[in-house]
Amino acid sequence: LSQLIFKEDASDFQERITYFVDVIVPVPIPGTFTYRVPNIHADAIQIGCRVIVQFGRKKIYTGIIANIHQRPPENYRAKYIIDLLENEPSVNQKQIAFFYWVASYYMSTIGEVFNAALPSGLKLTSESFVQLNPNLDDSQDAIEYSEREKLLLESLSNNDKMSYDEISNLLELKQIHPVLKSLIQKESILLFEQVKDKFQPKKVKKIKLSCRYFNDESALEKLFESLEKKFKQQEVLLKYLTKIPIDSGRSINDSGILKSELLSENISPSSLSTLIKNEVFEAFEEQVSRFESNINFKKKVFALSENQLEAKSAIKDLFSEKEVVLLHGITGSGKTEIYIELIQEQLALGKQVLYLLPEIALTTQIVSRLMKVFGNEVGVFHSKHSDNERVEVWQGIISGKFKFVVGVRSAIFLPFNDLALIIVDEEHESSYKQYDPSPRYNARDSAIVLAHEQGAKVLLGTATPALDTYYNALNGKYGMVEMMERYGNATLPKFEIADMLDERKKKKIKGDFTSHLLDEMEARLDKGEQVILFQNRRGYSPYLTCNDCNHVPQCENCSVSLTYHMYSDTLKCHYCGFQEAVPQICTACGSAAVKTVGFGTEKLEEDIKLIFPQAKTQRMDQDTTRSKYSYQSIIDRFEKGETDVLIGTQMVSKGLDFDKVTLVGVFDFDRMIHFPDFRSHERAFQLVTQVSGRAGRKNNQGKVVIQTASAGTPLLNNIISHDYLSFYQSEIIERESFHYPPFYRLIKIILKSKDKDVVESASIQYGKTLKAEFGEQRILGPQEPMISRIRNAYLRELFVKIEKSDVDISKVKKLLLDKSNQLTKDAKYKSVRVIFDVDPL
DNA sequence: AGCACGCCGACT
DNA sequence: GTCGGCGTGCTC
Repeated sequence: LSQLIFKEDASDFQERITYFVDVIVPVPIPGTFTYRVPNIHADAIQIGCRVIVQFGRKKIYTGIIANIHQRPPENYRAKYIIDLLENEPSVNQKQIAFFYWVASYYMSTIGEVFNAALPSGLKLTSESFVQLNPNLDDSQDAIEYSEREKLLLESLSNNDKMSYDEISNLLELKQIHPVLKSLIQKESILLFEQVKDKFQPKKVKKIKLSCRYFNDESALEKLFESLEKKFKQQEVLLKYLTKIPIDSGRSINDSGILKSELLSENISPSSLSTLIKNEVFEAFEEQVSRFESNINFKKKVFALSENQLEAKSAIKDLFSEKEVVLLHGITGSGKTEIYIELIQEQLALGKQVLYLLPEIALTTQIVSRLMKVFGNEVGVFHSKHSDNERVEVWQGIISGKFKFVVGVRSAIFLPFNDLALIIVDEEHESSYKQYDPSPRYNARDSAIVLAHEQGAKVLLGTATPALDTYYNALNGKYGMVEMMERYGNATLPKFEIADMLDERKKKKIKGDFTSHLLDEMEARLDKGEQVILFQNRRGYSPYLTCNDCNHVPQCENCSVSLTYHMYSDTLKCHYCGFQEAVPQICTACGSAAVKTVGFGTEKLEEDIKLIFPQAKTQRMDQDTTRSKYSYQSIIDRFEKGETDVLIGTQMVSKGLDFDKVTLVGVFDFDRMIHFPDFRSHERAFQLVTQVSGRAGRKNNQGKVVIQTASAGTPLLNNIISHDYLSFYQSEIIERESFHYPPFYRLIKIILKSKDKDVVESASIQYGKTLKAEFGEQRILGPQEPMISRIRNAYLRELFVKIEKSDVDISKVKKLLLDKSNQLTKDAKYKSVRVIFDVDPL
C-alpha cells in the first residue's frame, strides 16, 4: 500500500514540477536570463538546445539553454520560453564551457561570445511589423484619423504587413511611434513580430522509376506497349534506363537521377510530368550539401621527403609530452604535407581535426589543396561563405559528416566534441585576433584552451613565429620542431640592401625608387621575368627623422618611435603619453636636416608606369580586391604572365608561389620599424621574411631588394641572414626590460564618450584609481590614441601591464571591471563606455 | 544591443 | 503644440 501511495505521490509531484532554464541571449549584457519552461517542453529541454525567447518589450531572440533548474527567480516573474527549436542540442556542453572561458578571459559577456559563435542561420531574430486590425470594420466611420493615420491605414489596406522602416519612409517621419500608439489605441492596427527566415537546406529535384516497374520486366514491357505511339514519353523512359539500367540494384534506382539531368537534351518537361502523373516515375526531393564538388581526390598523392618524415615523427614524439608543438619551418620547407599526414592519421582513428587559417585570401589555395586530398570529408568555414553554408558545416560536424574542418578564426566555436588535433597555420598572423566587435579573442590562444578541454594537441605552424610563441617553445612550455631547409632543390632568396641614405646623397633616387632597385627591375623585366613590389600600408603615422644620420626620436619610457603631431607641433608617445617639442636640430648628430616622414602614397604604380611604360602592372590591395573573385583574377593574370609587376600590400606576402618571380622589392621598411608599437620589429621581421619567400622557388634563386635608410642595423642583418634566433634574442631583451609580453600581460582599456572633456577627466580618474590599486608602474596612460576620435566619440586609452608569474589575472580583470562600473555609476561619467582588450595586438 | 520614455529646444 | 535629438534605464 505504501508503495502505491508513493507512486501516486510521485506522479502527482512529477506533473507539478516547473522547470526554469538559464538562457544565453545574444546581447551584450552580462549573465544569462531565466525563463520558465512550458509543461509541453518540460521533457524535451536539454542543455545546449536552442530556444526562442522574448527579450525586452518586444524583441525575439534565439538563445541557448545553459542550465536547467527548478528555482523560480525571486525578484521578477520569469517569462515563458516561446518555443523550443530542437530536441537535440545544437551546442554541446564542452562548447558552452568553452564559451564561458572566452567570455571571462576576454572580458566580454557570454551573450557576445554566443553571438560570435553561432552562424546567423542558427540565430533567428524578429522584426516588428504592423498590420490592419482584421476585425475593425463595424465602427470604423466613427473614428477620426489624422492625415498621417489615414495615409498609413490606406497603405496597410494594400499591403498585408509593413515594417517600421517602410512606414517611416511612407510617412516621411523619423519617429513613427506616436502615430502607431494612437492607432493601436483606436484599435485600427496590430503590431506583431515576425521571425526572419532561417537556414534553408539546399534541395534538388530527383526522379526515379516507380518500383512497380523497376522489379518487374513484364510490367515494364507492358508499359512500353502502352507508350507505343507516345514517342516523347518513350524517349524519357529510355533515357532514364540508359542512366539507370533495369538490372542495376534497387538502391541505385531509389537514389534516382536529377530531374535536370533527365530533362537535358530536348526532352520536354510535359512528357515527364505526364509520366509522373501516370505513376511511371516518382518525383522526390533530396537534401544535398552545398559543398559537394567534383574534385577527384586521391587519398595520398605525395611522399614526404626525408626532412619532412623526420619533422613529422619529431612532432609526434613531442605530442606525447607537450600539448602544443611549434613547427618552425621556413617558407617552402613543406609544412603543409606534414599537416596533411597528421590529419589523415587522426581521421583514420575517427577523431576530429580543426585546421585554422588566417582570414586572408591565401585560403583559396590551401583549401583547394586540402580538398584534393580530403574531398568531401572536409568542411570549409570561411567568411566568404554564406550563412547557409556555415550552418551546413555546423550541422555536418554534429552529424559526423565532417570530421575535418578548415576554417578561419571563428571556426574554434564549431560544435566539436572529439577533437584530437588543431593546426594553427601561420600562427603569427594578427588576423587571429578579433578586435571589433567584442569578444576580442585570439583564436590561436583560444584554440590552445579548446584543445586542452578536448584532450587534443595543437600544432602551431609558421616560418616566422610570434615572439611569444617562440618564447614558450624555448622555455619548454611548447615543443618545437624546426625545418630550416627548403623542399627539393629550392634555395632561399638573396637579400640586397638599397641604401637610401647613400643614394640620396648621390641624388640617384627617382621618386620612391632607388637606382639599385630600378636597375634590378630593368634586368628582370628585360628577361621576361616577374617582379613583386611590396609596400606596407600600415604605419601611416608620421615620424621625425634626420636625413643625415637617420636618427628617429624615441620615447624614453617605451622604446617606440615618437609620433609627429602637426597641429601641436609636438612629438608624442602614444603608449605612455610622453611628449616633447619638435627639436630644431637632430638630437643625435646636431644636423638641421630633420624632416617629418609623411604619408605614404599608392603612387608606386604610377611611377612604374612612367619609368617602365612597356611593363604591365597590377595593384593588389584592399581597394583592388573588394569583390569576391577579384583577388583570384589578379592572381590568375599574374600566374599566366599577363602582369609583369605586381604591386601590393601584405596580401602579396602570403602563400603565393609563382615560378617566374625572381625579384621582390620592399618599400617603406623604415616606416615599418618605426611604427610606434612595441611589436613593430617583430612585424617587420615577419613581413619581410614572408614576402621574400615569394622570390624564386624551384630551381632559380630569387633576389629581394630592401630599400632602407637603416642599412646595417641588427634587425636588418638578422632578416637578410634569415637569422630568426638572433632577432629573437635581441628583441626578447627589449621586451623584458620594458615590461612587455611575453613577460607581462597587457590589457588595453579604451574609454569612449561623445564629450571630449568627459572622457578626459573620466580617464584620468580611472587611471588614478588603477594606479592606486596596481601601482604606478603597472598602468600606462591615460593618453590620446593615435586615432583619437571615431564616429564622433572621443577616445582615451590606458594600458595595464601585469607580470605573468604569481598574479591571478582573473582577479585583476574583476577589479578592472568593478572599478569601471564604479566609475560609470558616477553621474558625470554615465555616458562613458569602457572597452577592454585583453592581449591586444 | 535595442527599445521606450522623457526632457529639451527649434520650428510652425 | 509638434517633431526630432539625445540621455538614461531596463531587459529574465
